[in-house]
Amino acid sequence: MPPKLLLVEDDPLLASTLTETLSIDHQQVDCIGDGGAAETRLSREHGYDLILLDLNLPTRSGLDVLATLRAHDHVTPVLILTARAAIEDRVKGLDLGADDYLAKPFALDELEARVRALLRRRQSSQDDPLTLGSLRLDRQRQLFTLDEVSLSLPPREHRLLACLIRYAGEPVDKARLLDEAFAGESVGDNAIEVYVHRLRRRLADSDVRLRTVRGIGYLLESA
Amino acid sequence: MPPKLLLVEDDPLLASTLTETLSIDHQQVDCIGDGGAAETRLSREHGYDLILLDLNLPTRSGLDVLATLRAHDHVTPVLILTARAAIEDRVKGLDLGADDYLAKPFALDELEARVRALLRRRQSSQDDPLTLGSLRLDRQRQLFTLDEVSLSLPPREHRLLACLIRYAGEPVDKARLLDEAFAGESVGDNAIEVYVHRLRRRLADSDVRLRTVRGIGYLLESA
DNA sequence: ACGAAACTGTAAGGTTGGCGTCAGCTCAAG
DNA sequence: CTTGAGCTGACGCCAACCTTACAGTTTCGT
Repeated sequence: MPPKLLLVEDDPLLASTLTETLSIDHQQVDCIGDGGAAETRLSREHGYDLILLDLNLPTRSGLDVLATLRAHDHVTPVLILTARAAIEDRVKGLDLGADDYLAKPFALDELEARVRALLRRRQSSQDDPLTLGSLRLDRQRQLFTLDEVSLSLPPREHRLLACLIRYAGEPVDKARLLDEAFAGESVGDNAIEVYVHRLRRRLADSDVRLRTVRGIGYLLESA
Repeated sequence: MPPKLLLVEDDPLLASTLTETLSIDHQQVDCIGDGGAAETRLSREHGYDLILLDLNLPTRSGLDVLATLRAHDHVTPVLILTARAAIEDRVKGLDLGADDYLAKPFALDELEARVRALLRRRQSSQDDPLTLGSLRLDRQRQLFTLDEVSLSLPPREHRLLACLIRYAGEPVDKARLLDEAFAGESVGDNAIEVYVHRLRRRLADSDVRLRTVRGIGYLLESA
């Protein structure tokens, strides 16, 4: 499971440079150039492992975004990027719950180092199993258990379910599933429906439901 | 009580890097660069929760240190660090009672992950014989017993089963088996399947099953 | 030293199960 | 009612796995 980053940066040139650089180490980097849009995205999408946040943004400042994020109990690590050398911004940022701070201009090497450092912390939280109702994923062993009994799945179904439980409770659209669970592998659109069908049968008499959200995708929830 | 680590490593640069890295997560890291000194320290000081052991050391090799340790009934988990070339040393190390190994050069992230994993098992009994159902491995004597009667196995089958019972209940992938049980020795992919087959016959009417996890490997479980 | 027995690994053919497409169906939205 | 998205059972392909046979090698007793 590759780490997923969200880059919030309005300068297109810098954004593309960073995206390119970070993509070398990390599978997926989404980019948004607008504070309001970032808030919207983050309210719907809880799967990011790290947020790179510019402070000087259109519509909503980075500090606003961060404040909203923490107010909603998001714990995703945040690395602040800003041109303002102003020291009070840094203090404000850290007070608001940012995890690190980098002043522009910065060396790409240093950014990478800090990103790695923040992502490394992710692993400790990754030691804990993910659970939803009586379904449970031990991420070390890559092993599902349902009602305390081990549930062995074929590789594809396993990946799909792992992806769904990661975003437990929120809808995940098909394109994203294709992207994250089966990156690159030629998986037809219909194939996912078949996996879902097979998974539903396995989860039939448990307290976990795999609901379909028409026009969007699927969502895993507990009864 | 914070975990306490002993690092036995003679390269000063690597030693300081590791000490620094590990100190972030763990309160105390002691470091010793000499095999004989490490033995002395360990004979007096039984409080370590984990030992990181380089194999290539002055005065006494890491394997000697480990052997002495186990001969004195020390049960402290040991993580071996060794150059990738010395493959047969890893097997020796694991046979002598090491708990994991890591080949140099390694990523710091990976080291941290393994250290965490080993510390997590801290309380679970490490010295007692490993048992699963009516199958039991006496690690001192390297002897299996099944339903109280001793089960003598050919060397290869023994190593395979030992590796499987060590990860009892979780799937172990073929690559890992090849690596840990038969490191280096030219063992074709199909050979494992043959061993498994032979082991299954021996375990046929017991409460231990050797299940295959398609696309992954094998898993030992009790009925 | 010699032969027998046990161990080891490869080859070959049979079996299984995951995978993905299809065709026909259901069902919700407009 | 129409339409298109999603559901579902069936089918064939293929890779992974099982099983047996056999030949080369080591171990061990005599």
